[in-house]
Amino acid sequence: MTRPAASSPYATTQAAGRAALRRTLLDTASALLERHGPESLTMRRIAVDAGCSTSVLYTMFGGKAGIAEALWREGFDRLSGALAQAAGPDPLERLAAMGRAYRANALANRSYYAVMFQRPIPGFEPSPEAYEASLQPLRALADTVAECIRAGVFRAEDPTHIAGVLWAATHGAVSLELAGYEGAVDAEHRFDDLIAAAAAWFMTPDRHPSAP
Amino acid sequence: MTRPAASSPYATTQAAGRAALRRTLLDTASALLERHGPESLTMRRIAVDAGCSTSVLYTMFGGKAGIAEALWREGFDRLSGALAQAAGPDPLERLAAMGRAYRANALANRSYYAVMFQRPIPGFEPSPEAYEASLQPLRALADTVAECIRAGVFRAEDPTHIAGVLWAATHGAVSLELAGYEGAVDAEHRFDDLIAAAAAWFMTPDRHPSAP
DNA sequence: TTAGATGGATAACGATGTCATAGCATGGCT
DNA sequence: AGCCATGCTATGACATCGTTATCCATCTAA
Repeated sequence: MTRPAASSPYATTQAAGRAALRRTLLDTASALLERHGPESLTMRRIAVDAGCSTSVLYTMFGGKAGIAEALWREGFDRLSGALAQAAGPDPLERLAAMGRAYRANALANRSYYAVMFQRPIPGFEPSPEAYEASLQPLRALADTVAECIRAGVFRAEDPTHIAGVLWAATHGAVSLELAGYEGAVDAEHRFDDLIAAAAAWFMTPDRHPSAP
Repeated sequence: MTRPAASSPYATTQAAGRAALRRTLLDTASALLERHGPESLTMRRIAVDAGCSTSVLYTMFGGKAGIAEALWREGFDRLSGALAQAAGPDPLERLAAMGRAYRANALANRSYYAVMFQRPIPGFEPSPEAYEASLQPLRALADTVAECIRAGVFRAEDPTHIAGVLWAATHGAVSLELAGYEGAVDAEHRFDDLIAAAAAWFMTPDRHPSAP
């Protein structure tokens, strides 16, 4: 194999071209996913919309599972970005903003949320690396939790554990809301209550809010 | 149409036979679902395993979505049954037992849980009646919550709302556990903590547990 | 006993994921 | 300059899926 040095200008532009192609294909797949739902995410349809043949999809992504994984990562990237933009004057406010950002992101990217937490694409199981990358939002949450502990708002427990509980609360409320299992309750009210409950559970006694 | 009176012995036995057939087909579909996952739930495969043709499945269930809906209802029936068996000396203990039963049922029926809350079967959307039936577990939860309110353990809020929050908490923790988003946390610990947090949130001040 | 109907088996149709083959361009060598 | 090797892509085929049209057996009703 006469392969040039990895950092040669030639290899660089070639890699850039491939990355651009990949980006374009993912964009059309993403548009398909968001506009017509996971059902319409078909190899042939992606190829037609992108203006190429299905072979390209297989050489670039290895198959439909590869595309699903790429979209999966993109969904978690969007989630991480949404969480990173959450701001507030103190750690607890920031944590609350992250919760609201989680819900807003899920509602604004329903199809992505489905790819991430439901499994609408048959035969797709995230790879270990993708799974590892998906824990980034949890780490962001844990960092803010740690700040809350340092600020004396939360008890000194394992921040990752607390973040996991908060994530489970957020995810549960959002998941039920997206699935439509409303019962008679207001989804937003349920969300706010559950998040407040989970946060209050870890607060130090003097910070603990009195029940409304 | 020469259809006999609805209550004739002929019609009765015929209906019984049809019900038995339907039960058998659902059992094979259920076995397939639990043993080989939702991917293997194929019209042809069900027909082969049951020893019949695919036509029967279409005349009896109308299509794959019909089978999915039947399994969906069965999943919620199992959940309702598990919740109904939860017992305890007082309402709060009963509520805690229901939470544990929910998790145990989900872990013991992962494939059913997937059918209920993920959407692994393309083109299946629960009908309004099936959706209505799926709210039974929520009602059972709300009943026990109402008992807790009467017992003075919970504040006097809308029992359905409280039940919804508890359900979201339970579902969130179980959902993350089944999806494998563990991070570094122990799933059972996370579950217990979140349920305790959600329950404590609604307790009257004098019943409120001090943080451990 | 026979006409009619009911329901299940067979096979076909369109669509899907996947892959083998072949065409084609590009780049390097003589 | 001409020719070959190499990698990429388009085409078409294959297996499988959900679904349905057609045909045939069986069974009831007269």
